[in-house]
Amino acid sequence: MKTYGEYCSIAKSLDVVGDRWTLLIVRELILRGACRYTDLRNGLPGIASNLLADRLRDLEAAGLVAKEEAPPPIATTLFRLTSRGEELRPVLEELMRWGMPLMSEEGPADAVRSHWIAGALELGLSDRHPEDAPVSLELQTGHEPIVLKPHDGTIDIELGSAEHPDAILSGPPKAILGLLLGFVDLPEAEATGVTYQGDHGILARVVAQKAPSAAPS
Amino acid sequence: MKTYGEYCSIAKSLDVVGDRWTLLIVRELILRGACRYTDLRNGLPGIASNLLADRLRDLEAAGLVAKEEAPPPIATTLFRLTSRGEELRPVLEELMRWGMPLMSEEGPADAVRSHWIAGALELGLSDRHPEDAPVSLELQTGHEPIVLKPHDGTIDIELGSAEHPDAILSGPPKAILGLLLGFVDLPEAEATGVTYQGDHGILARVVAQKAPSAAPS
DNA sequence: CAGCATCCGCTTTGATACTG
DNA sequence: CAGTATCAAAGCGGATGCTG
Repeated sequence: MKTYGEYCSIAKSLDVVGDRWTLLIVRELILRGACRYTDLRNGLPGIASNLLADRLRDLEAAGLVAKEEAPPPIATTLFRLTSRGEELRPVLEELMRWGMPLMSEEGPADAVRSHWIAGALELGLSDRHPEDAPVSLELQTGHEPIVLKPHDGTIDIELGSAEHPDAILSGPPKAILGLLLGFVDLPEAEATGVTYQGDHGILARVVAQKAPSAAPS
Repeated sequence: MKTYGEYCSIAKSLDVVGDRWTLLIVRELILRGACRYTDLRNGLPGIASNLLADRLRDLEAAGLVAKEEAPPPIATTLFRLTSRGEELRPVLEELMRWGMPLMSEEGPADAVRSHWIAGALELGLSDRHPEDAPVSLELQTGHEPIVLKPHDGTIDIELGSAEHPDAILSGPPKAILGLLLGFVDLPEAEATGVTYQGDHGILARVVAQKAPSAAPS
């Protein structure tokens, strides 16, 4: 990117991360940790291979990403955020918060990845009954399941299947998100394709309070 | 901008504000309030006229900016942020914070505007002697003076000259910022072109404590 | 003068194919 | 797996011209 040539902190930030795709690459590395080239490619549907290579070079030169030759058993190169790269997390969190209302528009051809959904939930959910015993709730949406484990006031969110989930919620991503973020109730969500099996108390434990300006419909 | 086509809050945000210049236009409107086309152009040195018009149209269509026909005495159109646009403030603040360390690199040809400097100071300074009487400190740097008025624990920051400043600090932007943000002391700053007239207590009252990861040199 | 629209050369991006 | 090579299309930067 051509520099803006302004003595302004915001402009200088954008000189580094303002290129198309750049912040999304950082998002992938923040949400998923160290990634292989192929993993990044999969998490950035539509990116041209040469652009990904270019951006990774730029990010490395700027000191936000480091290449790492993985040890013998794996034998592949990993891309990992440096601490300077990690410091972009608050920026991405605010962008994510700002964009929440836009999640009510699921473009018909939008790609879906479960770790994006998990990231949104991490920002919006908390364990509303800290004193209850830990349970696990499996979400079946996106390209792989997500497990929510509310305990002691926080919710651990992991990708993958739970072995014995206490409840299962499945359906299209937009409906799931609308339900969990508290903008539609269960009957409404069921009308848009959601099914729920399990104790209703578990669902009530994780569903967010209706908050201002974060409204998937 | 072509949409990323991802069902992700960050990607959807960038679909709206990820274009070149877009966030800098929002920055201008946040730092300066409602602006005329010409004011924006002046605050965005280097932008092509057609691009500014394009971006303003896009921002209006996205509901972040509203055009407003100013009343009779002025007779010009003003561009103003909507509330949805204002909500980008936290995003810009985090970007600004992240970019602070980059302010130590003042490119030789970087454009300077005093309201950018003022924005950075607003994020980094506080009144360290709340019980002292209000005073005013004039900064002579950038394209117009800035007045700092510490009082009751906060610092009001305004553009323009003070009528009777209690102290005057002048010099190149980078040196001024380095001094005020606490990364060099007065003797060092003086070696890089800063001059200070006034009670040293006034300066000590506003200078920030050395903080991690925000270091103009 | 304020607020654009048009034109043109250049750079960046996107899509696909190919390679160590 | 981790890229490079190629090329068409889109976007950008700069200059200029138009309209109230």
